[in-house]
Amino acid sequence: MNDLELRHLAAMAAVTEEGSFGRAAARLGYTQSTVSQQIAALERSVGGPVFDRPGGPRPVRITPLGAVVLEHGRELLAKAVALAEAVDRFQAGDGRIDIGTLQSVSSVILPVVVRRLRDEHPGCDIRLSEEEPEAPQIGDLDLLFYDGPLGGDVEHVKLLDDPYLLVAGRGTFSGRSVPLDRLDGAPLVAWPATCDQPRMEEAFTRAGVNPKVVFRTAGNETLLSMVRAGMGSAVLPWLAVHAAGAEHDDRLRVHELRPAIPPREICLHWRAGRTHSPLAARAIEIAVEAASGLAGELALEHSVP
Amino acid sequence: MNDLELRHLAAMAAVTEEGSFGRAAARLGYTQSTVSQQIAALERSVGGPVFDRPGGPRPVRITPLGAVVLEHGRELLAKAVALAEAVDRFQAGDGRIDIGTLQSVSSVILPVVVRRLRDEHPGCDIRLSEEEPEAPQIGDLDLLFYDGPLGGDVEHVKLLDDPYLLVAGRGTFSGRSVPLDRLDGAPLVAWPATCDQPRMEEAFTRAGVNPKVVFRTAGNETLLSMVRAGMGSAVLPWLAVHAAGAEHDDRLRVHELRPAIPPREICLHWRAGRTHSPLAARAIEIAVEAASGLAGELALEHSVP
DNA sequence: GGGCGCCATCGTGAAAAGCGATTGTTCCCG
DNA sequence: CGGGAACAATCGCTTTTCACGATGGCGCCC
Repeated sequence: MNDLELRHLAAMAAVTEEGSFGRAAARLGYTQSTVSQQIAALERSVGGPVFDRPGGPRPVRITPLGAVVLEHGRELLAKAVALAEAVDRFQAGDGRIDIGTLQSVSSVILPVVVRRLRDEHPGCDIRLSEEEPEAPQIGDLDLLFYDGPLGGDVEHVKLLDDPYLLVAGRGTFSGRSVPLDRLDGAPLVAWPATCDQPRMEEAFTRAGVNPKVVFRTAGNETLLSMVRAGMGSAVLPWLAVHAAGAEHDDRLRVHELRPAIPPREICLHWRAGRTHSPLAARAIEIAVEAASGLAGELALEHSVP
Repeated sequence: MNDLELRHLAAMAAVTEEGSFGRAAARLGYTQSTVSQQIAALERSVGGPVFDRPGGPRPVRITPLGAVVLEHGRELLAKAVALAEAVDRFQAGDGRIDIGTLQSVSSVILPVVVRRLRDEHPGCDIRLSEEEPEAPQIGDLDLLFYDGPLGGDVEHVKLLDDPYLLVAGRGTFSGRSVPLDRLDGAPLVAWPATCDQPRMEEAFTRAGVNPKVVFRTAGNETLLSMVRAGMGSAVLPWLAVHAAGAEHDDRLRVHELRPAIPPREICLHWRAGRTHSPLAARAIEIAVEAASGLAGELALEHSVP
């Protein structure tokens, strides 16, 4: 009794509307005999006739049983087209995407991704969430921006090598680049020891350089204000420097370090083996594009004397 | 893209719940390979994978596309079982039935039908409507009680021959039966000229008997009150006499007419060639039974001296 | 690394879907 | 009143689909 076929219900609806098996068949692209058999199959599965066939040119009429079937059948068909439409919308890029980020990561890339995603898919539902820096997790996120390796079963693309730069008060250091060991014992303001920060500081240690961290905060503006105030210098990734516009601040000077500290790697992560939604796939493309644009900008900026 | 099959959606739901193609197959009574092909067909029709298959013993997981499909798919499946349940209820006799009647017709039979129908099918929805006596029409009614032939494409069963009796004030006539011609010129109170009434009066005329109709009303109680008040006699069908309990009224006397006037025929009508709902079919059965019981009662009543 | 669990694929037989032709009804018009 | 028109049911027939069992490939875990 549950061998109900949407096709049969569609045929039934067409017959009801056309008043004739033949016209319904024409509308559906079937032959009359096919529709006849479809209705017969439907009648078998509901256990009784759904149409009265008066014979001759008079239109067929629905039976009481048919009315019951049709009433529910129409809803079923409506739900079926709703499903099809939802799938189409999804394939066209609408839908929901959950993106995770961390403070100070991708403050430049993520806005570009969001902007372009919203432009391309006005109906899409973008949710951003900021993860705890101590224990960044993919969880149910579709994508997660992060600047280091991530536990769990995760795949990623590297978006950008984000080199560390020295930001100091004007006049603190001279020259475009500063020898690394000039920072030994020097006062530094820095981020808390999350994300890439511990790895970066280990790089200092490995190089035998031990700066004196006199203040830690996650707030970039606070950090730069402290630098301006002479509290110390800061070693920040280019992305953070760039985002804060520190290069164009008269009271600050941005130096390279020599030798350079291994850059942090901005990566975009997702759970391994998961099929992406079109939206997520596009988001990755955009992020990669945007990052490569930034990489070009970065190269240009630091090759010109 | 619209070659969507409920079976495939059911398979998908089962796979989601079981986390495995094989277990889903076991639950549905299919083999694993069948479920695999069903999911493959579904994926073909929605244009993308609905499950990520991690391989090995890890459970399959739904993709974003799959989530969209499943969300709508579950609704579809729910609607499908709702349809099946509605059909079952209908076949069991629930549902709606529209019965038409006319004042003074079936005041005895119809209550029996309603009572027994409600007893047998507590969930059924019985609608009664009283038609205009001048132009009784089947319209959208399932069944129509009427005491004469009906225009349109209609079938019927005769429920009862309802003989006309003379109801007179006690002492007006003597004897069990009264010769018809005693009514020539006699004062009569009568129903309006609707339903069977014109045919009945023609029977008088054909017999050369011309009573004087001094009052017409459709109200049986009013009619009998007038008889009691001496306004005249009444020629009423047995059913009406019986329903009013006139036989047990001391101030009235019920006579037969000799020769008898052709009885009115109480019929139950329905549109020709229409399949009945189980409820309507049962209603007809009950009406026929009830009428045959009444016919027995009638015969008994009038054979005893 | 071998066994185990899992899904995909292949080949096969059975079921059905769909088609064209034909038959059987009913109505309508001449 | 009889022939034609309109319509649905039915009959073979072909093609597609369905479901199955067997096999193969892949990823875990002992």
